[in-house]
Amino acid sequence: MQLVRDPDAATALTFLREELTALREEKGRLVQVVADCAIQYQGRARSMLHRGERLLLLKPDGTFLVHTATKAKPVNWQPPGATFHAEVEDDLLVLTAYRPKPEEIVKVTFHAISVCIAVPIRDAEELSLVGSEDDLQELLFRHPELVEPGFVPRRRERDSKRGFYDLDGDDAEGRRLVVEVKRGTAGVKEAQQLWRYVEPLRAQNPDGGVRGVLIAPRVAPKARDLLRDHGLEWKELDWEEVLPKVERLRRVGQVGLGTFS
Amino acid sequence: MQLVRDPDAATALTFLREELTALREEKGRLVQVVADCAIQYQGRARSMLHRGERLLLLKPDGTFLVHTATKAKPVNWQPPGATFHAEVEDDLLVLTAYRPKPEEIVKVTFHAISVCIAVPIRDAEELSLVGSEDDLQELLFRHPELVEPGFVPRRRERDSKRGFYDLDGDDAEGRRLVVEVKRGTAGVKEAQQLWRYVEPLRAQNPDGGVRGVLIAPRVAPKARDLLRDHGLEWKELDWEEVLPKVERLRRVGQVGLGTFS
DNA sequence: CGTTAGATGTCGGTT
DNA sequence: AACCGACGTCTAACG
Repeated sequence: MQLVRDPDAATALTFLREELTALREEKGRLVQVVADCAIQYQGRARSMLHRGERLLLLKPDGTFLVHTATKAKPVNWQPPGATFHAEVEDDLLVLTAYRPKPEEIVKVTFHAISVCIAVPIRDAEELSLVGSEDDLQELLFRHPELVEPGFVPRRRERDSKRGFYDLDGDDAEGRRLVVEVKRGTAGVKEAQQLWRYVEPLRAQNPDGGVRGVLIAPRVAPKARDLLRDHGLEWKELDWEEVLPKVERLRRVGQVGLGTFS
Repeated sequence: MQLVRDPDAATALTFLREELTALREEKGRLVQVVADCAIQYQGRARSMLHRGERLLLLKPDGTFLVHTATKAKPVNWQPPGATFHAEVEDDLLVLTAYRPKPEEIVKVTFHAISVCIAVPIRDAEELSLVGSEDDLQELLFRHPELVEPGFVPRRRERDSKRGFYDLDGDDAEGRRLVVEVKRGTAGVKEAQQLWRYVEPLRAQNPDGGVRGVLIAPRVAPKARDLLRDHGLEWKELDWEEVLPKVERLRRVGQVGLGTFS
């Protein structure tokens, strides 16, 4: 672990140059800088942040993050793929993170640096997550009675002219039934999404009585209005109740995820 | 600045307890922990992350972030509003970040801690950004000829039955014209959004010939199909060319944002 | 507080 | 590379 406290511009430059080289060579490594700095961004938009103290994170994959004392999202950033460059301009240390496509640049001008830290962080593990929409889709595919009795699913995630729909099959009376699944509250947007899939099917097959069902733990009032207007249906389903079934389907890294204290 | 290297569980517990108290009292403060740890999450979904080294960030507003050596997004997190709690369980230090609504918990079990750091970061500045959709909307409101010659905008961001639309006015021939503005490529979703606004207006006013135009730097092929099908229009507009005008409208913190090296 | 829509969204999958 | 949709999205604005 490398650590420098209150370095001047020259010292910090040396530190950064060394660590940036190390970053490029070693994957599991992380550079943290706490500093009083000003930040400019130019790319898809443009921004300016006047002097203040922030935490900067530089990752070996070219990720750059600037965090303040509040909020979950960084105030400035660069996604993976950026290249870092450090130099001294007018006695001030300047760090740039450049991303070629789309062409974007974040430029940090340092006024005072509290601390620079570089640490190796080795991590071979991948996050395993249960409860995504894909899990719910699979659950409904395997337990179609949760959609409605007699539902026979045919396909999952098929490309249609206007996008993808989650589930596609036939109801008890042989009518085509398109299902849109949402893990959270479904709003107008989601209702519209279902309509987008059903509309062309009905146009194609005017006598077929194509049905569309939106399944979510909650469907917002305006979404219901839209569904009604277009002859679509919805069903509220509490995933909490069905999640245990999902977990039985796909064990999370062989480790149960029961309630923990 | 507080710093502890390679603390044992008891030392780290003391450090964390002290710093968590300080966090609650002092707004501009940040705690960083680099550690080998396992992480469980339970809430809207559930996740499990096996032992590995990560960087943890604890912010005074109750934000919690867990970063690995790659990616811009934290592998686990808690948005502002969480409360932290540290204790020792079975000789292992455990940190929890609890969020009441929705009820979610992130639980970190430490196996080895490389370093704990707590720093004050004072930052009174706010980010000023140019190039948001709102900026573009304002630009078109003030320069309606960019939409089309003869366009007279009436309102911005009005609530309609089915949501908000960006601009609303009359074209050269007195027909109602609804404009949807996008800062990036417009896809099917955005085309559908425009249709959502125009559809009820046309139903309300069948003879009015209500027009809808989607304005974006680029409109995807499928989006064009949908627009054509519904008698809607689009116009591709390069914001790069018009951004200078936006900046003239709203100076970014009184500081020009010209191209910088 | 719920609802809505934007975001420099980021990210992963598929054509 | 472009396109598309999910995300534990987060976040601000508004009723």
